[in-house]
Amino acid sequence: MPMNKQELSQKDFSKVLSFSLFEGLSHSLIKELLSQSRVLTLNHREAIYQCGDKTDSFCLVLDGAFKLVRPTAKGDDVIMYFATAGDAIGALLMNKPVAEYPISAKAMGPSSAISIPKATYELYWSKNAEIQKKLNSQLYNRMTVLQDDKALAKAPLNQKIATLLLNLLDRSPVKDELLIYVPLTRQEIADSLGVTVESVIRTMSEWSQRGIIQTHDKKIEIVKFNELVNIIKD
Amino acid sequence: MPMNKQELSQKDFSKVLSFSLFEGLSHSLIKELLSQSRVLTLNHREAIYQCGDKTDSFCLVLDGAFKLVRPTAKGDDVIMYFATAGDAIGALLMNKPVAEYPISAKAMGPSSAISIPKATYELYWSKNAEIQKKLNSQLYNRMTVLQDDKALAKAPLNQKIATLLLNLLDRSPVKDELLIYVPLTRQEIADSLGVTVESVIRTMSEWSQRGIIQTHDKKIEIVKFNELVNIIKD
DNA sequence: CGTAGCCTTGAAGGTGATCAATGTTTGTGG
DNA sequence: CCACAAACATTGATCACCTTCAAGGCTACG
Repeated sequence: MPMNKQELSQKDFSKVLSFSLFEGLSHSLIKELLSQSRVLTLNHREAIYQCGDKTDSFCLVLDGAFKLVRPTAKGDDVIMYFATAGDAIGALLMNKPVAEYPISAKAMGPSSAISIPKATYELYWSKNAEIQKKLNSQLYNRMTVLQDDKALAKAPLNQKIATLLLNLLDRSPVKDELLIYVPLTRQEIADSLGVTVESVIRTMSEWSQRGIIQTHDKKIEIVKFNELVNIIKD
Repeated sequence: MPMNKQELSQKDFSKVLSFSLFEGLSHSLIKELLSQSRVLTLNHREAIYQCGDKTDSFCLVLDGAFKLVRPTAKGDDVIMYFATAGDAIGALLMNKPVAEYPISAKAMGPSSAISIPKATYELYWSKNAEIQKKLNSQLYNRMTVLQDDKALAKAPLNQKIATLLLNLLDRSPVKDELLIYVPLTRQEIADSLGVTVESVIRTMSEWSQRGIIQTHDKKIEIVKFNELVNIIKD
């Protein structure tokens, strides 16, 4: 695993300050929460955690994106969540005395994350109600995503895809562009929705032809926002 | 809404002590956490919370079961979770300054729950890292259920149903019987899996004929446990 | 230049949805 | 206690949507 480990730079730290996870917390507390942590830099498709890894650390996404993936019995992958800047990966597992990662976390394009040892969690995160509450909120949001997903179970494929794209667009850091900044393959969209690549391609090809979306270098641009909204509304 | 409100009895309190949410906490702390709370007794199909209700309280399930339901645009319901004894309902919403319930919680058979005012949450739950961690664990478990669900997206219907039944069986308080103690209609199974009633019935009727399951008074008994396991394994 | 990863297209087939009708059980009020 | 309604279960026929399988093309990169 050729990922690069670095101390936390000043620049990294100022980025961290903007995370909603640390909103309203004092700088000194944040420094404690990040003690002994390291910045990991990963290339496309490299994994921070593999399914089955011991949970002796957790991560905060600093830059780029990671897909949280669970392999199924049949060999195909299911993507549980796209983690982007500010998202915690595996933080909840720290409460368990000993455990293994139930998912793999793989970089989508060049990405970086802060790795925080379990010892730091036990020392500073575990005892602090404020940060536990923040973790709660983040978890709640992620749960909402899963629930929204479930609510779409009976919806036709085009509605599922449209919803996914608009949700990801919503989480983009750049608000004035209709560009999904996470590099997404059709396969990943399929794995996230629990459908086949071919079906995704058939739907999205049609959208491309109708000028609703455009793909450049794995980044999807929503050209006709309203068309997608209409598809969702049915 | 004819639900009955009562003070917390001694018997209720001792039941609460067995909840994993309060495991290892002192009696005095638990009393604080439950201050100003009331026991609600509900009949079949009565709701503790309706979608859109103000979040000025949350609940702990004391007895029976509740389905957490979200209505979809098309009019059909989606069941997000079956909450049983010890499960918190809406606890995470207490962190938000002001919000509305995104789901309805409806009793499945005669059930009871402890209603805890938001003020109590803010006074005793919010500041306490220990109970926040417990909430985290519970939330993590519920998230795991949703993820397991998602992993089954591509599985055939019979595997989905079998998995649901075995999961519910697993949560039964009585361990030596193969009886699902939550009264379940076929419609509810369908709503939980995001499929149609007819499909559920066709599958389960076949199982009944083959003697794999039996239904008495809305309670499902797993007669041939191994058969269901085989179906899941495919 | 060859491989790896991703995208595309077509044809065939199956699973579960839809629609419609009917039976069964439970509960309620006169 | 009966009549009626409401909730739940069942069955059949038809059909759409998505999967599956198979083949081939494109682009990046060592």
